[in-house]
Amino acid sequence: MFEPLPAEFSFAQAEQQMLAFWERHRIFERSLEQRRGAPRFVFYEGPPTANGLPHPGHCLTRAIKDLFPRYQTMCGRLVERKAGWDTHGLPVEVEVCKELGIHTKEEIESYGVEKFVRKCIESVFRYTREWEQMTRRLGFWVNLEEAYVTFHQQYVESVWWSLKTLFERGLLYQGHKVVWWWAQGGTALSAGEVGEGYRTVQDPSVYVRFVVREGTEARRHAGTQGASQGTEGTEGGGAWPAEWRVPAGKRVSLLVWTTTPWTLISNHFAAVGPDVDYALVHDLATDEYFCIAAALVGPTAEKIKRKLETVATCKGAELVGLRYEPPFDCYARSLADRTAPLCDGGAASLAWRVVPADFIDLETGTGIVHIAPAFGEVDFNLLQDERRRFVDGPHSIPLICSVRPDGTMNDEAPPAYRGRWVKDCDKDIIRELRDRGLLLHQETIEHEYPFCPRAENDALIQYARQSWFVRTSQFREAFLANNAQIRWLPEHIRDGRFGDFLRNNVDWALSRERYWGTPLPIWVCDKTGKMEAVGSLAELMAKPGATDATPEYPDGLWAAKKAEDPTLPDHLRVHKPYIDAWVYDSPFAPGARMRRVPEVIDCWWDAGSMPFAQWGFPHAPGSVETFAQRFPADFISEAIDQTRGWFYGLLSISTLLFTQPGSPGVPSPGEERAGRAPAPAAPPAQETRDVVAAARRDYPHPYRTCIVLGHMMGEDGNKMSKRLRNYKEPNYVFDTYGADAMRWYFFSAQVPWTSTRFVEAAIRDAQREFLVRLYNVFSFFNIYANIDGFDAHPTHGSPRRPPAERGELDRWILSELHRTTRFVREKLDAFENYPAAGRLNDFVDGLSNWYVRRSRERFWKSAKDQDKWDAYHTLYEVLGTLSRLIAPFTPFFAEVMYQNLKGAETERHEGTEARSDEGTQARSHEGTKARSDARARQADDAGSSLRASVPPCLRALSVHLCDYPTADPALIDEQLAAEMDLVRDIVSLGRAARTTARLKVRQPLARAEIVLARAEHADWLREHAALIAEELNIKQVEFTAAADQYVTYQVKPDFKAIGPRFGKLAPQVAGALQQLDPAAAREALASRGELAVTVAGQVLHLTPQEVQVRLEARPGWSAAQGRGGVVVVQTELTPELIEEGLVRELIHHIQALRKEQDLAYEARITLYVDAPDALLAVVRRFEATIAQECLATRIVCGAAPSGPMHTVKVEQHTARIAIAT
RNA sequence: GGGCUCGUAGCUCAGUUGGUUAGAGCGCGUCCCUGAUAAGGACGAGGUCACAAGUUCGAAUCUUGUCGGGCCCA
Repeated sequence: MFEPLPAEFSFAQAEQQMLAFWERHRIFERSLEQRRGAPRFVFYEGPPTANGLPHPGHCLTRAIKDLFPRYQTMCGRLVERKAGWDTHGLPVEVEVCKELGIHTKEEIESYGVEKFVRKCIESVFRYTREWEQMTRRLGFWVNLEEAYVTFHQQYVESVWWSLKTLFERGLLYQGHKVVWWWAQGGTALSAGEVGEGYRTVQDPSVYVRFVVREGTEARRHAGTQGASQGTEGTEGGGAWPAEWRVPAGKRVSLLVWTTTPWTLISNHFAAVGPDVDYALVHDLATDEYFCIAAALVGPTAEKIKRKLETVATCKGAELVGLRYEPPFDCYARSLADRTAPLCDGGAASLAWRVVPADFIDLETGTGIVHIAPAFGEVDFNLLQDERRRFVDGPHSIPLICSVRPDGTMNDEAPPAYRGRWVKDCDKDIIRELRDRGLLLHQETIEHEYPFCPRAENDALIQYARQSWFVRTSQFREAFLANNAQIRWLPEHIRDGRFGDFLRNNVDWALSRERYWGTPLPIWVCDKTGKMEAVGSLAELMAKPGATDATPEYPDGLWAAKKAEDPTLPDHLRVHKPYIDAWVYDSPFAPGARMRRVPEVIDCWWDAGSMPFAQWGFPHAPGSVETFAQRFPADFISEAIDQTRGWFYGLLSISTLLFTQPGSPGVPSPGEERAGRAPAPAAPPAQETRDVVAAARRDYPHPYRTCIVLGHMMGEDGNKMSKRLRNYKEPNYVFDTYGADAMRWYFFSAQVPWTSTRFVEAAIRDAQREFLVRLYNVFSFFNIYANIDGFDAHPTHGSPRRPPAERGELDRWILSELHRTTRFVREKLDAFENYPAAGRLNDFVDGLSNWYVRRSRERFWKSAKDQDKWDAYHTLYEVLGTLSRLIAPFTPFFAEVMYQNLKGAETERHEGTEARSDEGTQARSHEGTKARSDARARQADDAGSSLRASVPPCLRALSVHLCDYPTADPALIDEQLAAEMDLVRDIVSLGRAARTTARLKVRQPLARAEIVLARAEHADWLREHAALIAEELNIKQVEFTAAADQYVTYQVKPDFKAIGPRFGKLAPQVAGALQQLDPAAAREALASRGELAVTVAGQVLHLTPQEVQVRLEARPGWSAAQGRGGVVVVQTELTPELIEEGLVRELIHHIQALRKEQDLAYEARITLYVDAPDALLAVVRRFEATIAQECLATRIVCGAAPSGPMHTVKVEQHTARIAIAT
């Protein structure tokens, strides 16, 4: 007995019951325990930040993250799933600031960093409950109890270990980074914030002369003598192009354009495009000479309203090295004429010369770009490029910067500007330039410029800040080598977006001048400035003279604070401001103390450290082994925006830390240090070296497969936005359709990497198409199996035959089941959920619309014969296997089916469970399994092939403790599959033909002719004429060879076969084929197995595979054509056929009435029919048929004694009918 | 502004190494079925595969450019 399904089944409600069931029986935990000792499938959870409500996009990520671990678990692997939370970072601080109504760092400091970081902790866990609830409700099985948290002490110390390791290898260094800087607030702004603050403003637009140095004068003539050997190979001596001749004594200027005159004080270089054409022009009005891009001569002349005559041109490359006078001389004393040795020999001056650049814009300006590295990212990068050319590398050229962090000019600037806000200096600078004859032209332009989104009048400036970097660029090749081994889905990520990012890798700017983050564990000697890294709190506290005592708290800051407020989370010990109090004796200078640098680190470093930090590696006991067993991950998945976030973080950090030295692309220790890093106090401790050595491996990329998800858009195609209310909340979907519906929609509706709209209707459709249809089949089985007392147990009165002995339809659906299983396994092994889901959907369609429909009579008939039991066993086996097949996709409904199909078995098992304690569960479980097996063996005396097809294991407590089904090749019959497809095709064509003739299926027809395109399956089809006849309600089905009266033929080449064979001749072959008599050609192919055509005087023989014969119905016949052939129906109706039609019509009305009156399926009725004599005569003639079809015990012609009569139309007749029980 | 990516039916999306009738579901229309019923089914209409050029015997598919959307970066 199977538990009857409720009259009104609710997926959402059933899911709640399954959730409770899983939790009561700890199914997730058991699914892990059961695989203890099995090979691992490693999954890494990318930590979400829980400071916002989860939306459908998060559901998609979590659904995908659930699917494959569930599948792999069922395939016998141990898939631990540790949850995690990302808790640090600027977004959290911004949230808190919003809440507190503050913005600047000063405001945070005056609010109190202690209070602030506690607010951050609260904020970051504000929506944890909602996230956990969503996670649970969606059926994402993940270990939330033991989630890693990035701000926890253990995690932070792991991250510290990584940084210490890199610091000691010289891979962590200080440098500059140009940021969008809010000077008044003293902070950098994130890209997102900057994007918010763009406004249209008026700015000065000035054309300025950079006068080419007099020293180059000599060159003008030297050039003609060939060679620019000049100053002994010193670049910047002024290599004037040979062809450029300027009269002696005439000044030549590089013409530059800028909208930020205040940056001219800090000018360092002038940049040209090496491949760009430049012109030497003569200003006839003033008799001056300028150099500008050739393409901009015209526009510039127009702009400055002068006549410019081109004297000569050259490529920008020829200008490189040319020196000019700085527009302001405040740095001239320190830099003028200073040169330094280059890596490839020779020397070059440190400033004010022409350098090559690849970003020259020929739309605006002059094609020569003023470079001020402190105030522009591209400018700064260019400085970096220049620095690299020198022997001294990063330290070869100083950064020119005349601006203080507060946005005012510093004391290096000319006195007139000192202490003034930079933008306020523009006017005076322009005036000075004009006075000095350096200004060629001035105007104002309107353009977009960013302002601080929270202080509207504060313009942002680009500003170079001191920052800590990780030397990732040295590992570029190793990154690429590792990347090449990752299976990316979609594939193009590898060489596209991600590979591209790696190829252009720049050093990771690690530090943040903020409060809520992992503190950078670097301590600096207050005398010598020497530094060292610290790997854990214990290590710090063990340092000589270590203390966190402050003047205010002489006994230690932390202890005092903790005493003041015992609820202070202990994890905060390793955070600001508490960690900042720690000082210790400097190993570098007697009497000196070590103090921590103020920065925290980029929170992406936290997230990217999770492979080891989630285990507290290497400090936590056992963490070294734990980590080693769980690295790399077999599978991760996040959305596309994580390419440069988490995906990169994982890859780069583990490559830096764990790549074997000597692997491709990995710098040797010597090379690592070559970049001149701050010297560590001592070589790395032995312990640290051992740990790294233990963790190092050949396979340091941290994930083998990565599914990159597309973004989920709102219903209107825009980004999902709470404000726009353009999407449905996850909880609404869960309550209305259920989690399975949402999951199935994600898995089946599109490949996961397309960005797609989240439309409610699409979820409803996905549910209808798959879950509801499957439910109907399941319900059908449930109802009739109970009516017939079907017992799946082979010895309990429903005799079971091995599949091979069952009927064709049973063998067909079992074959489909196993073909589907094979396909789904293949696809899931390759992480391709979309085709797998599509195939399952097709299978359920075939099950419902062919197997069950074609089998209904077998379930309904009263005789309990073997045929009936075959049908039950088949459907039972199919549903049981299906419940396991769909378990990773729709875990809830899979469990509903599984538990129901288990029937009484469930209760027995649960009874055992309830009595046994935890320790004995596994054994009792085994015991049950053994008993089942024994019973199965006993019953299946037919042998092993039969045993293999014993219905899905019903021995497990939950479907999620089962093994994933395996395909049994013995049950797969490819030919039968092809033939059944053909039959379904032909039936479909027959229906089309009927529709054309406007003959509904209820009306029986005398005859149909079927003309097949190919003879292959003809014999088999003939045997199934009865089936086709029944489906089409046609008395007789004939297969016709001589079908010329119905069809015409067409022979066409199969280009896929013919193209490669004939190449350019292919069209001619096609033409020749068209010339042939189609009927004769078809005949030739059929009888001789080949067809000769003459092309270009050559006789070619085509095989049947190279020729397609198409059939086309002749006009005038009610026929339909398809790939398989043509179906022609005879439209003529005889009186007998019409009568039969009437009967079926009448039966249809009676059945509708039964349903309307809610009669039980098996209720017998008395039928009253009041109708015209003609119709009554028919009723009498077919009384037996009607009685049988409608379960009528009596048919009375006339009105019912009581109750209303229902008027119905039966073709042209009007009848009144009533039924009574 | 740069890189990557997408643009296929009214809508949401597939489209396997280029192969000549471009598919599915929904929606729409016509109809069927009703002893699976928050149903189900059949058939049909609907597409210059964003646009343009090129490569090829052959292009939704490859190349280039243009336009539009998205993401990341600037």
